Amino acid sequence: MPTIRLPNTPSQSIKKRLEPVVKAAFSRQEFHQCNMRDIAKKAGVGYGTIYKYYGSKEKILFTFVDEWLGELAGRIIDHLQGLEEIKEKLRKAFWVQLDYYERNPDLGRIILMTIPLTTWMADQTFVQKKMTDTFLEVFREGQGNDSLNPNVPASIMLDMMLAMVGRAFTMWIYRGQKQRLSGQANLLFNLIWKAIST
Amino acid sequence: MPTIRLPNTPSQSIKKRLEPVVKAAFSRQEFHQCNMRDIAKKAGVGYGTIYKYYGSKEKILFTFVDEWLGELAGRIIDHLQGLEEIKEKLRKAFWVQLDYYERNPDLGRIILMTIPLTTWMADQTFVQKKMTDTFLEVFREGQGNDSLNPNVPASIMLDMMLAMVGRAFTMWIYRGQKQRLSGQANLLFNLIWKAIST
Amino acid sequence: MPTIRLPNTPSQSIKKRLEPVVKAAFSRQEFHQCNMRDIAKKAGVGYGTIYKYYGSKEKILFTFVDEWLGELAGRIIDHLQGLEEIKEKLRKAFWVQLDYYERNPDLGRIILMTIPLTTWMADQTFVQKKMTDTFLEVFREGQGNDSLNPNVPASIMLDMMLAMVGRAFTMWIYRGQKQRLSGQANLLFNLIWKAIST
Amino acid sequence: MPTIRLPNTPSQSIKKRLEPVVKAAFSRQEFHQCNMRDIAKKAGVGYGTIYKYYGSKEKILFTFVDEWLGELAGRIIDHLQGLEEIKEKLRKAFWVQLDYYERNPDLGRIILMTIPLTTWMADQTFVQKKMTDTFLEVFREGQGNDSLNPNVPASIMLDMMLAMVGRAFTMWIYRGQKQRLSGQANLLFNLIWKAIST
DNA sequence: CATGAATGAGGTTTCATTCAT
DNA sequence: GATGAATGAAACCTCATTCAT
Repeated sequence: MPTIRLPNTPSQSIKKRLEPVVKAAFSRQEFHQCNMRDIAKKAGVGYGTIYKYYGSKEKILFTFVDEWLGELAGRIIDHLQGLEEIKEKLRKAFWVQLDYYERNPDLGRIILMTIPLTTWMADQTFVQKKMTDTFLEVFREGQGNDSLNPNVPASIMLDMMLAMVGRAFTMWIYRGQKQRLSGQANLLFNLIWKAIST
Repeated sequence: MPTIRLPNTPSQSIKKRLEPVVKAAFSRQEFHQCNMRDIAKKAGVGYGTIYKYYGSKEKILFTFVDEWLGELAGRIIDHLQGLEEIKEKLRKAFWVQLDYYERNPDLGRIILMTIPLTTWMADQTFVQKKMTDTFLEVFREGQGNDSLNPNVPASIMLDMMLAMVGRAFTMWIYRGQKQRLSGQANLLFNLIWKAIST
Repeated sequence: MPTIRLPNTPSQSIKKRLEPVVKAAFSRQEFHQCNMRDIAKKAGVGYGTIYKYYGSKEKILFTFVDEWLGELAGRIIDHLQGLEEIKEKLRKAFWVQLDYYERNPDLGRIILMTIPLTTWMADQTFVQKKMTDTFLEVFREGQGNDSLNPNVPASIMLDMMLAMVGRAFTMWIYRGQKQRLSGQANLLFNLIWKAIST
Repeated sequence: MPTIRLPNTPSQSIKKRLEPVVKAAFSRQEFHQCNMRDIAKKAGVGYGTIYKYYGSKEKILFTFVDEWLGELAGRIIDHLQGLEEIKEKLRKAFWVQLDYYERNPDLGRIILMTIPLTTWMADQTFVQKKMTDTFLEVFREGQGNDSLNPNVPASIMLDMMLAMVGRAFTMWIYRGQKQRLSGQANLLFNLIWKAIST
């Protein structure tokens, strides 16, 4: 069964060649210091081809980021299966993120450190509906069964979780990745839990 | 009494003309969409003059960011005067930040949204010793008098505060600045306090 | 049959668009008053393209000068065909130069007046081997058959011819191009001939 | 008796400090590669002062060139004293020039090689009335007493002399100044004499 | 009067993006 | 469809020249 491809959608082959190059490039340098010439050359894809499918430097990055975050969301959903307790669900969700970024520091650098938020927020990929919805659902469930503070908007709980993931990763990088990032998961999560639980 | 000026340091007059233009430019657009010729022209400062004193586009931005953050740190320290309770000190410090960014959203955009962390972390101004030290001192004081959890490193408490400030501002912008940012100060601070207090 | 092009060599199309613009620009103004941005715009050639192929303002000028002088050399050689007498050969060669510059005063201005000798002598195109060799051969032939003074080095005869061409052109321009430059050919050549013949 | 100074005329002190610096600078490099900063700094004269008295980079050079050529003219006139024969007068005048440039190669480089003729010709200092008149007078004297060809305009005789001086100097530099420039005086002058004498 | 900080035009370089093949 | 040569905007850098002190 041949893969169905939307018009103006890159072939699997092109994506496969581009992804590692994009990941390496944007994780190592500033957004505006990564140049398309190197990316095109290293990926073995012509300029025109890239621009045809992605449209701009920004778009190529955001498109891959969207995929990577989709993968992370899937992983979180996967890990939540079979857990009953809200606290354990959230702890797991928090841990999965730290673990994912620890094992994919390139992605972490790109998503949490090199993308200028102003640009990204203007792009539709910023929303990350899948991940957002997953979290909000759990928060609301927790508020429904009285384990989470009903006076705190779920969106703020989400903000706190994501903010802590981002900050934890960033400082882990800044301080030289000496210890395991996921090793901080429990300490940090317990703080968050105290903040948002009843 | 003429102002003393270090060699290769811009005069007050130049700084004064440049500051509002730099602030406006970098808060409205992506870093690489701001162009130096326009900035020079709008500020009424010679092109060569800017490069003589600041050396690069990045440097001019970071130099001002450093000043702005220094001002914020000064403001925090100022507001802590006369407060006795750790909780009130931290609440005030948190509020001052939200209030400052609310009244200077341009600065907030630049500091928290347009400068990619990777670039900024490479710059020495990232450390912000004055602000960092102020906070750490309060945290340690709180741990000393048993009002703050002694098992949580002060650095992590700092991370949590700053992460929440950043996220709160970012989402405030994203959601259209409909309500007052400082209006969220108490709600958010109370969460943080629950997390870190004994 | 596609034209063969060396790597990093401009296409014929680019050269063709650039040549008249370069000729006009450098003949009308001082070297440092010609600006590359205007040249690129007037020629309809991208700014980056020029720098890719020519490397610098000096280089683009010298590259064309070299071609123009090559053309002049070719023309001289062409006109010598079929002439037997040394005197007639030299007279013709002298006349061809005055005639060429008279009909291409722009080239004359550039080659003989705007390029400072110091710069040009440092460039390899200064040698003009083709033209030099052509002349030296005729001089030596003349010395061999006793029509030219054997005690005068051929290089000095060459110097005299070229010096007179340059001076004649320069003063023709200075005095306002009132009469035909080639009209002076016989008068001037007869002087030279008296000087160098036996 | 204090020196009388015209308004907007540099003081002797300023001229004295500038002259050697200007000479060294313009003889070593291209006109547009000599920069005013170095000249001002090395001469110990402020920018403003230079511009007040000379007006532009071109003017400062041409002003000194005019003086130097005036000195050369004076020297020629001086050497002509007591000579009777036209041939000896011209031979001497030719020799004085080669000798002068040989002993002041910096001046030679500037006057004969680095000044772009186009600019210089637009400047009034180009005319060099004193030197021109001296030569023309001798040529006319020679034509009057039948030693010089009356059918050759004196201006053309002048052109030939000056052209040969220029070319001889230029090639002497180009070929590495191996032998004495004035050593060529007789050989070259004899050619010129053959050309213009009856 | 003299000075040098400031100005701004333009050379050079580096890309993101377009377009002819 | 795919390609990379060409484009042009803008950073960076170096002056000649002006002007406030």
